[in-house]
Amino acid sequence: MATIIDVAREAGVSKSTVSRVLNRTGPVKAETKAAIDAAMKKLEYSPSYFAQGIRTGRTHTIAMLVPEYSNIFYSEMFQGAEDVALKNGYMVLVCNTERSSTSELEYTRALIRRRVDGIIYNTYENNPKMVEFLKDISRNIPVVFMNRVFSDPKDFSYVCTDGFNSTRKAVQYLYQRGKRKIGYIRNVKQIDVVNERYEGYLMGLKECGLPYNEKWIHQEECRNHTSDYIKLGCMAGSYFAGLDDRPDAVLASVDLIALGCVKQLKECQVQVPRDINVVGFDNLFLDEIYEPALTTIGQPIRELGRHAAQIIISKINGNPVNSQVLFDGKLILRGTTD
Amino acid sequence: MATIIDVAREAGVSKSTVSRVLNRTGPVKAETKAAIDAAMKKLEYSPSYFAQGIRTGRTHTIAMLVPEYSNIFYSEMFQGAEDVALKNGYMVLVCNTERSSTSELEYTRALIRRRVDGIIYNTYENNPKMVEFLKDISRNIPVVFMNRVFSDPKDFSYVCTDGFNSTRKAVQYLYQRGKRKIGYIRNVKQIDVVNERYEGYLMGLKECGLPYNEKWIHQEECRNHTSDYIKLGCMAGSYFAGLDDRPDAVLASVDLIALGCVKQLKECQVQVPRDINVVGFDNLFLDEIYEPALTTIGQPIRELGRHAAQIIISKINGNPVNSQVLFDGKLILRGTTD
DNA sequence: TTTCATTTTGAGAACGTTCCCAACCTCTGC
DNA sequence: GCAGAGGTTGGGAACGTTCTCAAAATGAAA
Repeated sequence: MATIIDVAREAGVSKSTVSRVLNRTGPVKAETKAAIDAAMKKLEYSPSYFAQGIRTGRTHTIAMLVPEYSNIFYSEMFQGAEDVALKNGYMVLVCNTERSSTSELEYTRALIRRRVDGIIYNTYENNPKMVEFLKDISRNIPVVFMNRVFSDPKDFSYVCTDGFNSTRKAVQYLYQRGKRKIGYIRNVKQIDVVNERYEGYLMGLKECGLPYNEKWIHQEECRNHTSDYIKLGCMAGSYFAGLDDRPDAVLASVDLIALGCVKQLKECQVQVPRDINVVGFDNLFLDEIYEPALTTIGQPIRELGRHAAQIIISKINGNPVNSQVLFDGKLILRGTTD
Repeated sequence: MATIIDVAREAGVSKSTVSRVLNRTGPVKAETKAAIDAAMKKLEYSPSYFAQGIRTGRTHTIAMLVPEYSNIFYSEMFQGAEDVALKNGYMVLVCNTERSSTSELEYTRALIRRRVDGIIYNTYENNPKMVEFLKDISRNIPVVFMNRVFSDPKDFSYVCTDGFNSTRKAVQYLYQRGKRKIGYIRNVKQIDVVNERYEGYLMGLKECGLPYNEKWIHQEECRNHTSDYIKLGCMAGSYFAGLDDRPDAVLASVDLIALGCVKQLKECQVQVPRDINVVGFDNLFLDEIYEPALTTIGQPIRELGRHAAQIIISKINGNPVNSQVLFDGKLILRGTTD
């Protein structure tokens, strides 16, 4: 593999001059530049990533930690981020943190060792120790969080969908459509962003003057995996199907849960939407191909990814302020509501 | 960030000795090692990826080119590859090639510049020029292909599912179950591995003494995207539903097509499996949650990824022989066949 | 022609490692 | 006590860049 010295020799100049045309730093006579360009082409020269990195400290690589690859939610988000990243000359390295409880820390260390330029966290661990650790990290390298809010926003940059208000509004919509027995299904892991949706549900009930009824709420612990979400939805479906006094509408904290629920309700001969309306949250492409297609509160998933990348690139370029972006969720009406 | 020299100073030794304990190369007295370990810990030392790379030429990074992230097929494959890679101290960089027709080449160049240790190609471009390019690449850096076969196998390493024989057998199964009018749906892009499945279908017909009937075959161009596959399936569903003389069973070259087809058949009041049996190919996790669950020819997706990673790591470690691995597809009976 | 400013170029240090080679210790056996 | 062997350590070159600084070339003005 040709080095900058080979190119310099080929063009009959010094490596400094080659470096100058490479980085457009400092003036170079037109004909010299031409000779160097020719030499680079001839030798198929491409500068060593290492050698550049060791000098500049830049890798032009952004890492993105996600809890699960095969969750289409993250792959869509990733695409948004990558789109912006590539346009700015960065590559995105995805890392799956769900392998073990400590993998978030392990990955972070590995990424720092690789000197990535920035890290996008799509993770939910929120015990005080972890938050302290993250705060520490974000003092040293550019960091953006997704789908996560913090009690002290000024310390962090994040990008998120407003789960509270969009769920609140969805409840109001169902109320307007005549539903009076509105239930909820949720995974009760300590994920702030998902809890906020639940809070929005409660607020929605309150605003509509509807009573809180424990029977219509199905909640359970759930790992952050596609199949586990679906299973949780199925269990909720069975549960609701077996009730004497069923809810007439149910919101789920996540689309996959809603899909599992619909599947199970159908299997138990409970008609959707005739007997129960179901509303999800996320707007995965899956929702559309399901039978019936799922009504959901849509997150601008790709946009979330794009924004995260934008923020992190701006941070890499030296912008010191943390920014917090909150997107509106949009109710998308499909076949599971009437 | 602490360097090896800081550690050496802290421990009162030379950088050579630190390097020795770092890489377990050469003997070091136990107490010296202890002092160095302590110093490394104290200074939170982590060796610079660049500096190591510039000396050793190794990045401990494997790249994987996929045509589409959000296709769960690839994310599952990726997980298999990453699993093996991580265990061997490698990270996997995914790259989406579907952005433009030339992105495969562009990415390859970018990856070479990054000095990745190896590339896993999940791509289908098979014009002679591209094949020549790939052959050239694979002479210079370790390369493995997935879901792709070559006419001259000795030049390449690849990992693939045997689409020909598994489809053949699926046809035989349908025949045994009494089906006599077996159709096929396919995307007709020049993808060898998908064409092989079709060839297997034809061979299956022949072996069962069934006639080839053009009417029962729906084929169309299709981009390599989840939603396009589904759309193609839907169109096929409409087509078959509208036929006077319908097939009694249909195989699809890809699960997503099969799913779209089932969806559309149901919408046209054609019952699955009562009126038409449907068989897919891949075994995505989606198949199971669909209503009815999809019968399919299962690829060992994760295993494919694992094997690809294994092969490439062995190549990185100096193994010069190309290996070709062909997995059997397994017919998985679910709700769309009776 | 000389002087001075400006443009263009090159020499060489630095980045943080690895690795070769030589030097230094510490034994053992005589 | 000494030679020699073997274990242990350090010095310094090398990897391929970037970047500072100074030198050389050019050109304009006096």
